[in-house]
Amino acid sequence: MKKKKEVTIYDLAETLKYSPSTISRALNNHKSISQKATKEIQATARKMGYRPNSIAASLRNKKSKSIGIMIARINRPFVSTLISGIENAARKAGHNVLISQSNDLYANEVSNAKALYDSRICGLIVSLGMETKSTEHFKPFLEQNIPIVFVDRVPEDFNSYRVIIDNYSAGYRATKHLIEQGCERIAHFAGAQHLNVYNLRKKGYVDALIDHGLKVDDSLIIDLETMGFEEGKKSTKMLLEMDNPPDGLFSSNDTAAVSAILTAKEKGVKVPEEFAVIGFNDDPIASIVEPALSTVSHPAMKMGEISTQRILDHSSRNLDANIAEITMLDTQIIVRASSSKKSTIK
Amino acid sequence: MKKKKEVTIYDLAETLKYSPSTISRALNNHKSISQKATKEIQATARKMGYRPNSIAASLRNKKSKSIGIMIARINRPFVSTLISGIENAARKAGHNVLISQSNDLYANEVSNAKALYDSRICGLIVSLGMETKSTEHFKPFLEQNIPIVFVDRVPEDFNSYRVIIDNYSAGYRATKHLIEQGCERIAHFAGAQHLNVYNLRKKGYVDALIDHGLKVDDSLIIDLETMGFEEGKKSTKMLLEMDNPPDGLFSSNDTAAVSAILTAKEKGVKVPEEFAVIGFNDDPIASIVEPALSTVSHPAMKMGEISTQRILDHSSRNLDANIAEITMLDTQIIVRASSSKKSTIK
DNA sequence: ATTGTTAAAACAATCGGTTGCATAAATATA
DNA sequence: TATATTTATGCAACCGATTGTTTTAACAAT
Repeated sequence: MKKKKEVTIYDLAETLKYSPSTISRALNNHKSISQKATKEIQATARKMGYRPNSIAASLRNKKSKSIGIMIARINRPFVSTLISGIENAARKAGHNVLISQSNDLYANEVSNAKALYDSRICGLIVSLGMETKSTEHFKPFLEQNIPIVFVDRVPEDFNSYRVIIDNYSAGYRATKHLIEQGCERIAHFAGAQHLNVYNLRKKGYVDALIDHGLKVDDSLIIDLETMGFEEGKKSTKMLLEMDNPPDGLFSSNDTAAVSAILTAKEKGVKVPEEFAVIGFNDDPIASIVEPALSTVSHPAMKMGEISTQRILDHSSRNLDANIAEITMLDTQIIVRASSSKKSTIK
Repeated sequence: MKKKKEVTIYDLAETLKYSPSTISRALNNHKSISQKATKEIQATARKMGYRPNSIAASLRNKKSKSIGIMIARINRPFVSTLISGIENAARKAGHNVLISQSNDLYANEVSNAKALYDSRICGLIVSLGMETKSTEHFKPFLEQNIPIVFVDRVPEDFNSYRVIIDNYSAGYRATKHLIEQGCERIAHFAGAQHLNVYNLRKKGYVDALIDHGLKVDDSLIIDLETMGFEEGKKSTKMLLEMDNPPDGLFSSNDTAAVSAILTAKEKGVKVPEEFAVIGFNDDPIASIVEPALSTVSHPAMKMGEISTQRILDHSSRNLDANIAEITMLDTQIIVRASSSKKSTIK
């Protein structure tokens, strides 16, 4: 239980007969300290096992080198890859990453925001939860000029960095792809419509239908609450049991799309011949299901890296957190068997 | 760019004509402060938008309320679920979670350990990377009595908390299951053998064979480096092209197991009739592949929660970090179609 | 009125770095 | 030699909370 005494710059100062300020500067390679002293001090620091106390530095600097993350759930392929990208970029720049998940509960999002604020993070990366409609809890960050980067699920009305994909275009292209494969009655699994990602995908879907002379049938558009497996299954059954069932489906995520494929197969409906499916996200399950799921791929890792970069740039260039800067990244339609009615790809 | 002035306990002290110490104690509900003062101070703190600076508190207390995580890669189903469990438990206890990933590089693991140490985390949760053979870099934590919890991939020779599953038993039971299904020549995809998880699973596999009177054939045991998809594919081809091919496979992870199923099907080998497969982890792909993959499930979320609990208990009960305490959790054999030669489950 | 007891609040040191300014020493310039 | 300039280092305040040790005030007991 007895701890080894930690070595501080004061210990180094005493040992080396320098003042603490000189020690501090030498350790930070400050130019006003002589080569000789710097070398000597750093060598002794290493020898004595000195380790900087970044808490002390943070207090003095009124800013930590920690980037906060707020997401709904960590264990989702997209999210964990996003975090991975953030972590890689942050670590490379000598920053730490603090994570928090809301489990899709608004109350948690609010309290997590407070906890991260109290930790005096130097920047915040957020992907909104299902329940979030207000953004009040993010204001305190801006008041301290702490940059916020919204990723993927971003709010409509909040002036800050955004790193997103073009959901409208992706929805449009995914739907167009089905049309090009010969689908004429395309259903859509839409997510919660107050979330812009789902909202825009649906818009893209609708416009693609219209542009190609297809009718928009509201009974084919289903706003799934959670976009989960069971929900997808139930809705697929419902769709396929219609008098005039759809011959295609654009699902706003892969989980529901996969459940649709499996459900269709169970019911003896041929995918893609009778029911072509395209999903969204390119989760690992997409390439495993049979027929393999066509989908829209997100550059998740890159989105994480860019988000981190925004925060680092913000700090180093001393920018104003109230200025929005939007980065929109490309998505890719990945064509696999589940939608390939014409060509026999894969 | 101008920031709003932050409210500190000194501001509260001045406003309310109390000393900073009284403010501090009142905010922490210290009993030696009168009800009246406590109520008044807390109300004013709220009104003035006071937010505690946990960095300052950490400095003074010589300990932060942050739990550090070191893992190889975040975006793996098991790992992200583990982290999710850690985060939930930590947050509930008012702690933050700092993550770091090594990307399976030893050098990163070492530097991440330093970064977390410098952040004066109050505890560390580690799952070792592929390359890690030395544990020198963890010593500084113990010297400061900072508890380390090794999870899943644990070192052999390090005296600290461990939260693990019984890999030997799991390997044994998985293999036994295949034997009970009628397999007589069972192959094994083993991972890097210096990692105890893979090592023990293999031992369980070998012992199950022996106990059931089956021959252990070294040519059927393949130590895959990364346990990845391509690697699994290649090895499966090799196995199935043998003169005397195996009729079963126990893979130490699901990725390789799924690749084996797909490869077998490609080659026209019937799963499970001619080639029964069981994996490990119960990743989402396991239930999607066809036939669905039998596997061994890990209580990942729970492992995260327990690991966190160890750290919290350690701090609150002021224990000695040098004393090992092992928690071994149950695994479950999940029987699905890929191994069901006899019964027709699912 | 004196002393003892308790409750409530203040004092002041502390945690470990950082940094503007002052100072000292060394070198250059007149 | 005196003064200006440059280089290197030290001084001391500061960041914002926490806490052991007084101090003060209020009340009770003698």
